[in-house]
Amino acid sequence: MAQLLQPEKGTPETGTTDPRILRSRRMLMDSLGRLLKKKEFEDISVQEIADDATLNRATFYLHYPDKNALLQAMTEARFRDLIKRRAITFTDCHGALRAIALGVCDYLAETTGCPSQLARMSLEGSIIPVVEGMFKEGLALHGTAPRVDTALLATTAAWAVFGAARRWFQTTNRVPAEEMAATIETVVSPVLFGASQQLESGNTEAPLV
Amino acid sequence: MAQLLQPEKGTPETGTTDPRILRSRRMLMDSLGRLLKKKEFEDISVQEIADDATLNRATFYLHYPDKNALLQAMTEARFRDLIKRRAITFTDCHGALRAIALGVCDYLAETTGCPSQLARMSLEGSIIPVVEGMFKEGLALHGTAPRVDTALLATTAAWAVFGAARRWFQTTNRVPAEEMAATIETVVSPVLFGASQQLESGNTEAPLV
DNA sequence: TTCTTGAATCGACAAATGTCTATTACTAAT
DNA sequence: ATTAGTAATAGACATTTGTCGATTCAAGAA
Repeated sequence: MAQLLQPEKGTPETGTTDPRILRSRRMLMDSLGRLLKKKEFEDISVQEIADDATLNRATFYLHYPDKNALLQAMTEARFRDLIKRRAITFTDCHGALRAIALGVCDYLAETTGCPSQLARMSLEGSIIPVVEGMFKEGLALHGTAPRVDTALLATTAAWAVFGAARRWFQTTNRVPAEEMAATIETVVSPVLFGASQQLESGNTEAPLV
Repeated sequence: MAQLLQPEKGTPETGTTDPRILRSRRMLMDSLGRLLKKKEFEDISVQEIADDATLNRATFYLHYPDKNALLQAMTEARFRDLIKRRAITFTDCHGALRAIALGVCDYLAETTGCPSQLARMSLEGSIIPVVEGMFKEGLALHGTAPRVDTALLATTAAWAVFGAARRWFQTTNRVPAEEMAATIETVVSPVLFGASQQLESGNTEAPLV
């Protein structure tokens, strides 16, 4: 048992094997998810979360520095799970970009739609890094001599995709997520794949959001 | 005196004329700015801010729902001020994009460099909308038939620019801001101006970050 | 000037936060 | 089975938070 409980303050280590730690964190995330269906995030206290999780309040602080860190962790875990379920292949880069965009749209629509809060959250901090990592992976496989630093492209594209998806989500009378994903692809793809070949995968109709 | 004090909860109305309100808000922002040079944001209490501003703590809550809202407001005000000082002309669109990118880089470097905090903040929520508004203005002047919704392009580009600038700022051994701004321009410009004419303004050397 | 409106102050309050120090319970290895 | 290490619990603590009602003060209009 040589586990540091909080190796990086505020960013709980996921590489733990101790079942007690996994269990506590899972229960805390689940409880927050449950409570978010009933109340606004701001109206939920750490005590409530701990109670719902049948854990002591001090245990909460053993894992997360505050409420926001838990929300962050929960969001990241859920998003990771969603994109893992739909295994995204990088055989077709444009298709991968569209699939990722769709994933972000779907995630926003499905999880933050509960009572309609957490739109103003620092979701940015949890789902953007995941998207960024996927782009980085994709660009590495692509293996073309990059115009600029690959990591910068990945970051930029990730923020662009998230910003666009977020805007779509906050819109009333949303267009279908698939359509939005296609639009995002056409707008963002030149960032990732130079400004050379776009419109290769058959979406020639002008996408108007 | 018919001023609603908080027309939108959490987003203090800027259209007030009452000198008392302006004065209080200015003093609170100034105090937060001062305190941020000494301590981390998390370690500053509302009481401290109010004391420094020689205002009652209750007065604080009359204007902002919490600390974060004040930080948000302060950030937005400062960034607005910075980009107003360097009047950005939209005669040359690519130049404008580069100038905006430079503005974001400079802002991050100059204001969040104090003791090095507020990097993890929801700055996103205050400076991205400003950038977005500038892009929207520029695209309106440009007046070309857009491939997609102009507002979406503005949002996407704003997030892309901010994300890239933020990454640059968090990097150790930063390249000069001007160089970064040029890189951001080449990466983001196809988002705004279709993927047709880039490299028109003489930056033909390959920018490597 | 006088009067009205509402911003700012003051004191007080319950609730929540974040941090301790034991103490207990359970995991993993010997 | 015993043991060492650490997660979880329990209770307590000083602070901070957000809100309230009552009061004072000042800006703008008559």
